[in-house]
Amino acid sequence: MRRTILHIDMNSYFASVEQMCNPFLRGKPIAVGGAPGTRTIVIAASREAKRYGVSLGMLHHEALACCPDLLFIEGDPAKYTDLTQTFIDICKRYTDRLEVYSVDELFLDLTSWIKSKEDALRIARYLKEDLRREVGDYLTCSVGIAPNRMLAKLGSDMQKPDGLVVIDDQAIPAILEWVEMVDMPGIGPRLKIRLGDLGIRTLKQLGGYPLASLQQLFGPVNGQRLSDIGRGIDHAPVPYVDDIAPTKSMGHTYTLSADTRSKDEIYGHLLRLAEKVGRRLRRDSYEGRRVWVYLRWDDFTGRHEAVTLPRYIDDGYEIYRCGRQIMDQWYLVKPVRLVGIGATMLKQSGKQLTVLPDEHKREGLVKAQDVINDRYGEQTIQRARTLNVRLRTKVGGFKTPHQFH
DNA sequence: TCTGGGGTCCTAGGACCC
DNA sequence: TCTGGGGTCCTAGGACCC
Repeated sequence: MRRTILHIDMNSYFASVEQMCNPFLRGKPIAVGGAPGTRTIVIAASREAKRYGVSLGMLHHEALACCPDLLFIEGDPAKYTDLTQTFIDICKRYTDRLEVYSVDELFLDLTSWIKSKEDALRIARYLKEDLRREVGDYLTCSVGIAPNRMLAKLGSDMQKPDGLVVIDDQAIPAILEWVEMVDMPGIGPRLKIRLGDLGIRTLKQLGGYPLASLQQLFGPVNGQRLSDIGRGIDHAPVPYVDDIAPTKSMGHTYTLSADTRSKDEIYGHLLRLAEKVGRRLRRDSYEGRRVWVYLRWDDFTGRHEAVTLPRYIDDGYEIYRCGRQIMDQWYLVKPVRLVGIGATMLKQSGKQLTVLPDEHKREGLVKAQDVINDRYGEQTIQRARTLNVRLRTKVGGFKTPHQFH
């Protein structure tokens, strides 16, 4: 069955939102990044900044070298996720098969509603018009329409900003011939190098390569996946909107403002991060049975270790104790630049208050902490995938677009 | 004043059981 | 007593995504 998949990609999302909320920033080159004083990189650049060559992943000083007038804005995840929810709500009017792929990307399956390419274009234009009207014309999106997710995503990438690209059956052969590996989602820098060594540079060459060889080189699953990519094949469905995959792991990492050899300092961060993990576990009603810790040295190598517990936990201090037990064995061979801790082997807890008085007391304390920290606590970038379950963050001082008109 | 932070999936090897 | 095979689970590490 021929499908009609839409991919929606918000253009320069974080930067555009900042410009939309603050008219002073409009028309100016801005970069969104982490808090001042932290070692941070550019995580979003406005189109004005991109024109100067500012790009994602750049260091502060690199970005400034490209564009001396660049304005740095500290990111406000709550603001972005809140707005994303608006997009999701609008898109839900068009289909119940919708996946929130990230905070600024959505996949929609419109197969049931569409008979022709013209239908698809018409619906895409309605959708874009809805977004424009209800969110504001400062934010634009690029839309790709294709028979599968991979090609739809490719399509949305082909025209920016404010694009609308249909990749139909006639267009596919040309796409496979021209598109370079580097542009394909699923083929990262490492794979690109390995494929290049095999003389494979375009999708068409990849698709023409013997499947058996690809599987031998990259494993059965990855080999098949690569071969499919090369032929423009992608059978992955767009799930139903309410069909949310459960979270499999939760963790936090922190890059120190300066490298350290002090275990005390590391443990301080470890405790803070572990409490953060615990709060998120409880907030989303999860418990974990495995705790991992990670240190990254100054040379960017690192050490990782995990421990499996006899029971499930969701308490930050317990998580910290497990992590610390591991790290107590470690010798700090080099200065440390990053500390991380997290929980895996998660299950949904569906937790009830326990009867034992001591436990009860502990749980009450934990709950109070959650409330306080959710209100005043740190900015946790939520997985966009969980957005349609709940959006807890409230946006202070966020102006809706029509207030500017 | 080199390189953030949040995840997922696949692979390969070893342990263990039948 | 020796030998083999299959299946499953666990774990570390690598690659990728936004």
